[in-house]
Amino acid sequence: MTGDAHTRAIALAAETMSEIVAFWGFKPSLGRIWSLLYLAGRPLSADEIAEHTGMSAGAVSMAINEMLQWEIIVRASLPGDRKRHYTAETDVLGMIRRIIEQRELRMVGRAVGRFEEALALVEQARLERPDDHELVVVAERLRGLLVLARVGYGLVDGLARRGILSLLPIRGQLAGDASAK
Amino acid sequence: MTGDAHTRAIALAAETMSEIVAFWGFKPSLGRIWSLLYLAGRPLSADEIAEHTGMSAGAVSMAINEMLQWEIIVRASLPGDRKRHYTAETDVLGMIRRIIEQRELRMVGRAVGRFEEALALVEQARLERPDDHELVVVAERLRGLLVLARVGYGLVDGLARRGILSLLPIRGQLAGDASAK
DNA sequence: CTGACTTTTCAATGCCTTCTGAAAGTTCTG
DNA sequence: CAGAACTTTCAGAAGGCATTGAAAAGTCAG
Repeated sequence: MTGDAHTRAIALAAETMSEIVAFWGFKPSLGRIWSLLYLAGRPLSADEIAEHTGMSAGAVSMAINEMLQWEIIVRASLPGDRKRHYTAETDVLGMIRRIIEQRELRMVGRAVGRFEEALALVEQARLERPDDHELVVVAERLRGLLVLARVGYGLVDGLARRGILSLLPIRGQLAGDASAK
Repeated sequence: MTGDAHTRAIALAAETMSEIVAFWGFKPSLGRIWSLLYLAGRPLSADEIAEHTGMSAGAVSMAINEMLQWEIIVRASLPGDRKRHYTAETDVLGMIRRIIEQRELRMVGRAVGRFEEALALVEQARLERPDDHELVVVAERLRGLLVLARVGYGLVDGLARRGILSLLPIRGQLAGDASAK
C-alpha cells in the first residue's frame, strides 16, 4: 500500500468495506465505490471513481446503476459540470433495513414456500403408502425445517419493519459508544 | 424434476437448502448433502451421498470434511459395514450459533480493527496538516463507520452467546407455531 | 503381512461471475 | 441541429472457485 496516510486510510477502509459487502453477497466493487464516495465527502463523477479504483468506465457505470437501484448512492447535480456526480447515502442503518426488506425477506419467503411444497408432496405420498415409515420421518423433519423457516421469516420481517437497532434492547447493556454520534 | 413424490420432495428441500447456505456464504453442495442426510433419517455412506447428489467421490469427501469441521454432520459407525457413515446434526439453532460465533464474529472483529487502523492513519495525517479540512471530514465519517462496526460486533457477540432465539422476545407477538415442535 | 476396499489429495478442468474495451446510444451546448 | 461530451451496453477475456478424475494414502479382515 502506497501513498500518504490519507490515501492509505481511504484504501484501507474501502478494502474493508468491499470484504464486508462481498460477504453479504454483493460485488466487492460496490463496497469500494461506496466507501470512496462516503469518505470523499463531496460528489464524485464516474471518471473520478474510475481513476481512484482503477476500474474501467463500463464497470463503474454498471456498479453505479446497481447502487442507485439499491439507493446506496445518490445522484448529485453539480452546477457547471456536465458530468453526473454521485454521493454516498449516509444513512447506513436505513440502507441495511432496505436491503433486508428487499432481499433477505424475499429469499426467506421463497424458502418457506418451497418447504411447504416439499411437505405437501410427502403428505401426498403418505396417502398412497400409509405404512411407509420412512415417509413419516421425512414429513416430520420437513415440518421442523418449515417451522424454522417461518420463525426466520418472522424475524427478518420484524427487522425490516423496525430497523436493525430494534435488536439493541435485547443486549441488556450496550457498549457506551453505541449511542455516540 | 422426476421420480416419485418422496424423491421429488427431498430434491426440492435439498435445492432450497443449497440456496440458503449459498446465500449464507457456503458452498451449495454442503446444503444439499446436509438436507439429504437430515431427511434420510439414517446414516448414509459417502458413496450413497455421491449417488444421490451426482457428485464425484472426491467432492463428497471434501464436502464431508468441511461439514465435520463445522459440526454440521456427524460420523456414525455402522456395525458390519466398513464404510464410514454420516448423519446430519439436527440442532439447527445450535449450528447457526456456532457458525455465527466462529465466522461472523471473526469477520466483524477484523472490520473493527481495520477501521480503527484507518482512523489512526487519518489522525496521524491531521497532526501534520491540521488545517486540511478534508481530513476532518474523513476522520468524522470513519468514526461513524467504526461506531457502527462496534455496535455490529456487540450484536453478533450477543447472538453468538445467547443463540438466535434470544431475538424472539423483541418481536412482541410471535406466530403461534414458533414454539411448536 | 497381504490384498481389497475406502478415503484423501491435488493438478487439471470447466463453470460462473465480473471486468474490459469498444461501439452504440444519449444528452447537452452552442 | 451538429458535434462534443458523457453514459450505457455487450461480446469476449480474465480470474476465481468448485468439481472431476485418478493416483496416493490409509484402513481393515483374514
